[in-house]
Amino acid sequence: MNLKELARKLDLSPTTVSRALNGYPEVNEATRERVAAAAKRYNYQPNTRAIRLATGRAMAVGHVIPLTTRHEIVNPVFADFIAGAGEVYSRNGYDMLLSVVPDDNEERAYRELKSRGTVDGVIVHGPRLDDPRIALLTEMEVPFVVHGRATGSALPYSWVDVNNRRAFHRATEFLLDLGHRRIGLVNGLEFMDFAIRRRAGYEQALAQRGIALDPAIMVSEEMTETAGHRTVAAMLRAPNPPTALLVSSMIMALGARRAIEEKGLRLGRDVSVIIHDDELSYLRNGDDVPIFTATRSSVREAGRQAADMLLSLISGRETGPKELLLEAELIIGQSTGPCKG
Amino acid sequence: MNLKELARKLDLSPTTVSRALNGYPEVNEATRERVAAAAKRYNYQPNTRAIRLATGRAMAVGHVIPLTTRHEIVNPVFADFIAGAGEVYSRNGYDMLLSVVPDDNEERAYRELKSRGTVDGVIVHGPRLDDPRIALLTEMEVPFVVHGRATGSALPYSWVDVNNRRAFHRATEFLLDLGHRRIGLVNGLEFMDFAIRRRAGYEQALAQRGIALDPAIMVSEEMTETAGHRTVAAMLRAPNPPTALLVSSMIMALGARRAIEEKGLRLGRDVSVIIHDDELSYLRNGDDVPIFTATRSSVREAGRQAADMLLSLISGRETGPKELLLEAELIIGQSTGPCKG
DNA sequence: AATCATTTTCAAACCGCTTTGGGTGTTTCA
DNA sequence: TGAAACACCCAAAGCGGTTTGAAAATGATT
Repeated sequence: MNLKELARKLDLSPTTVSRALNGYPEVNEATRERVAAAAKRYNYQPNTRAIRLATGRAMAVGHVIPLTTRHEIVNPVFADFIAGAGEVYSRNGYDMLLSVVPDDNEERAYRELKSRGTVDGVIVHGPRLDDPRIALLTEMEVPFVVHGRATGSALPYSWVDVNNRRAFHRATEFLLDLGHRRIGLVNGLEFMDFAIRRRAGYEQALAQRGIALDPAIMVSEEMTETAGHRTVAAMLRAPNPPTALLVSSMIMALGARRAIEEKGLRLGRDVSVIIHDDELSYLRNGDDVPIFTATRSSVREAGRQAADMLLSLISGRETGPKELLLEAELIIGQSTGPCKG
Repeated sequence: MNLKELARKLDLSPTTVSRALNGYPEVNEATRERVAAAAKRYNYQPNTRAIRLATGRAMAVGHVIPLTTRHEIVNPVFADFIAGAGEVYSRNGYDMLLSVVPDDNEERAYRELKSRGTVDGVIVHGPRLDDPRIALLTEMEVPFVVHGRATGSALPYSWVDVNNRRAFHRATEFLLDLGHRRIGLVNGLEFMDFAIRRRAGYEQALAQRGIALDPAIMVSEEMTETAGHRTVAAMLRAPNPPTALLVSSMIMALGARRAIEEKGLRLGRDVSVIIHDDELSYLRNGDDVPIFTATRSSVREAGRQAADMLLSLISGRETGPKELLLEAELIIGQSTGPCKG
């Protein structure tokens, strides 16, 4: 059933039917209802392809997933972010388009998205230090929202991010208040923006209490279980091991915990650990009581917010770069305790 | 730059230009080259929206991600599958459309996809026992490929799956050959098809050696770290604990390992563990040497294969239901050893 | 009742491509 | 040499909607 057929059945012109369904004012309320009823009865669904061509809007937003060619890693956070964003899109009649693109090829991917008109806007994932995509998209005049921020970018742009600096600042203070003085940092690779900010928060908190940094207990690694295990095991083996750790992700923390327990130490008693918890659906921090003390911030919620922001940018209702800084909660779990000694 | 403009520049009709670019025979080779050159020079990109309307093809495939309303879990395997499928799509000029849909609402989502013509085909994720989506899509005449299989479905359909039964059969035999007689199964929830098959393989292998099943060491749970830990801890606490375990996922296995080590036992010596390894990019089974002995099968590769299959179904080149059963490798790691005792 | 404003509806153009059904100039062949 | 076959190209009609500009119907005003 298409518009013309529906119009014929109603003895109306396609024009009127179209207007009736799209809520234009210049149509009699009575006929509007008649049209709506018929549309429902015949289960009329307007053809998206035609709408797109006619209106020039794509009614779709793109997510370009960078595939780091070096590591071939898909960010584990990604699936949940998408789930959040997807809710918003489908509520607003938008489609979500995914392109998985090797990161040596991103510019072309973005340009094509624009010039073929497949999307109205883009979400930028995994911003890196001084990310070139921001300049690119700005120049192309594609509405976009960054999930995270890109330290060092000169241009203004829209973003949704967790306050990583403050989260780790607070977490560090929490450990300091428990009496810990030797606090290790197990961070992600620092070409990722969030890792830089987390370190900044950590360093600032230590500095404020006059504690010197010790590179021996600060690592920056891929965020895998093995890396977490390896680095923490090394720290614990070394002289003057940390009594507490800040760990950048749940997965790394599983490795960290393993290293701790292997050493015959007990989590929360001998070594305190605070993690950052993105609330990934398949990696919950405990079923009801949190296991790890954590700075918690739902990445799914971030997805929702970013999608919302992008849609409002696309609609033109709101203009100019918008920014949203989500605060992480500090959740007290069983992995932290006072420093003994 | 659109087709008409390009045609004008070349002093040709849009017809000829279109044909030249799309490789139709009725155009002089010389002019074809002239057109190609001009297209490149002016960076002409045909408008996707127009192509879609004109051809009636969507040049897009849909992935409907079920969001289990009960658990709100996004399958962790999903991101890597998408990465694999995405490669194939972009190589073939197809877009990948994602809709995240609460699983109480799936039918409507599929119907809309069809009637609005946004996609040419669909990949079905997370098939369940006797999954109703298979009948639905067959009836709607939408080309589709299932990732996995749906035990109990009467209709024929196309699928790509790992030979879960054989993988677990072989893994069980491997443990039996090492002398283990008390082998536990830590499985996913059995509304998921793969869990059913894995159990079947396990049971068959035991039966062939005349070993009776013991429900006390067979669990079926959500595939989380905590569940892995909880269930294995319980097994080890109970009288007559298993000397070996089959664990359905890497994440569960991390929990299982924790339970083992907590108990003061050593992985691979006191308790042998074989896992199923989907080769998730962010959860590698060891960096170079595998940590766990595993039945390994790349879910990213499955994504590539499923996408390939779907595209060939869509093109009509091949017809009828196609099936692809991928065999899992048995990778020997450090988590298995002979049964002592 | 005639005029004007307002509401309601419609025909036709348009979005940018593909595709059908010719046309024109060249070859081929009887 | 004329007819048939072929190679190459084009005008125009879709695809299924939206949107513009104008007409028809209705209502208000004088």
